[in-house]
Amino acid sequence: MAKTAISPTRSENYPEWYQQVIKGADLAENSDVRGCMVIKPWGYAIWENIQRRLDAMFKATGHENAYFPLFIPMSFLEKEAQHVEGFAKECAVVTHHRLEPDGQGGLRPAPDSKLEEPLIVRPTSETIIGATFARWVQSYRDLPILINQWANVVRWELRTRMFLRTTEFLWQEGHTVHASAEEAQAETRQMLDVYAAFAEGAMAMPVIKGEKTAGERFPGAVATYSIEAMMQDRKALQAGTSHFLGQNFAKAQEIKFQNVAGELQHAWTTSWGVSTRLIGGLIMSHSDDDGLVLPPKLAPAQVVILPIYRNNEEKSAVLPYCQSLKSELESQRYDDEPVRVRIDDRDLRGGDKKWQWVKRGVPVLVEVGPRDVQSGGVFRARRAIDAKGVGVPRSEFVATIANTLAEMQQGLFDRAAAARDAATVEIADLAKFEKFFADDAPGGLAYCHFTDGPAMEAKLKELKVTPRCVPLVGGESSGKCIFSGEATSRRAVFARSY
RNA sequence: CGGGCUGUAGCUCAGUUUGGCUAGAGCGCUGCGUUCGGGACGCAGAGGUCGAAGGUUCAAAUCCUUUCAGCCCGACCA
Repeated sequence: MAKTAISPTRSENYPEWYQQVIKGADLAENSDVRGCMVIKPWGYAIWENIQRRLDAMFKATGHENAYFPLFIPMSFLEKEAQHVEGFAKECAVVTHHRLEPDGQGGLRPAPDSKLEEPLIVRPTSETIIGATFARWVQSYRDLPILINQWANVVRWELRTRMFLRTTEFLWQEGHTVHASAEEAQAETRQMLDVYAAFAEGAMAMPVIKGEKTAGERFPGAVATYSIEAMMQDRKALQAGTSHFLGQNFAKAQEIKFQNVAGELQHAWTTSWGVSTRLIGGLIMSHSDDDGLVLPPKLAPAQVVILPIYRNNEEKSAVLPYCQSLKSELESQRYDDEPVRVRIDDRDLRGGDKKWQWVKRGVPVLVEVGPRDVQSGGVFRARRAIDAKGVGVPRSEFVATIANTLAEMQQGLFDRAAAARDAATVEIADLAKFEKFFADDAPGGLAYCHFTDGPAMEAKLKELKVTPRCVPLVGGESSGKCIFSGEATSRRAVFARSY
């Protein structure tokens, strides 16, 4: 059996494999603070690429960036009843503003520095941004307001997993205000489309766009939409959400404007977000038993060149060859940008170095030794395609690099889509549903007719399955609820999920 | 918040039951050397108030008490 770079393998122990991929790729590590991680340079570079592309998409759809406070007065959260219920249980609370010696060599919050009103660390910013918007909006001429913020948020989760659910995480949250329900709904759907386009185009991660059922809705929202992806263990991952908030928050926070007729009315708001969880999705969509596999569009380095030499004489021949190769590659463009190239000239053993880059998921690895310099070639390996590599003429390699990256990007998407389709079924009766989600079954995505209700909830809880969404395409169709037998016109995707 | 478990080198852990030499191993790290289109090897070396406090004892990583921290299962989870 071939040696794998990651142990255990996916089939041996999937959750542990996931942890080891992160470790092997040097993406992140656990910190001294429970539930919070340190995102290391390679992991953060991926996040920066995600940010850069999404930010451009937000700007292209008319949004502007702004920044709101980390702290939110506790009373703000109380204003929207469902919102309170959804978030109160996982909030970090700031109660003091000064420390003093505790008399035993340590520190304690100074009793006389207690805050009049506690501040919570934002779990999401609807309330404080809404309060701000209330001051910004007076007339229909002030609308729409289209704002995004890149920020960190804190949700005091009991159970955390790197990137997928951490106590503190990085995200963007868009918040918009509109003069009509139709416009706000259109905004909600537009941003869902942006997320789907990003997930499929940049991450090579196929997603299903759909609406959340009542039980899965964002607290305080009228409608929540999400993109749902399927991971290699056949569990679903909610990768992004977009909420139509109706007038719920506008009423709670007095966001009012005068319309054309001169009447005072409440505005319509939306919010939408994606987080560092996307990186978890990226890992579990493409990576293999040799570690991370990155789609070229998000890879911090698309090509890594490994010079091979044994002495100064060889070094003086090989290094300039590598440097000029790097320049030539950088003059090539892929995805509207120069190809991203690194030379790894660290003083490490060659094999060790190569495997580090394999585990980090770099799409194309190039080894250049004296023989290549002599022959005018390079030795090229493509991640997850031909790991061992093959010798190719340098000029051909350079001329085709953009095409190679494009093919790899598409190949990852196709592979993930095929895996998802192979794990997707249509189920019309409960017995088959139970069998599909039995503990010893592989599981997957099941499309079923349903009606929201106690019959469904009880069965789903027992099977640890949730309705992921009612797909925008194929969600409307008449049939019988597999849980209650009632006639229904709605169909959802069911799965176990992260 | 219930049930179980663990704290010993940077990391993973052995040693604790039955107290007793200078507290160990593997990996990693540093140096030298051999290898090398490759995840290799040899030699030498650095690195520990054994989670913390108190107690029992001639003697404590080991026994007792207290305490702190973390992990797993459950509950919970926009």
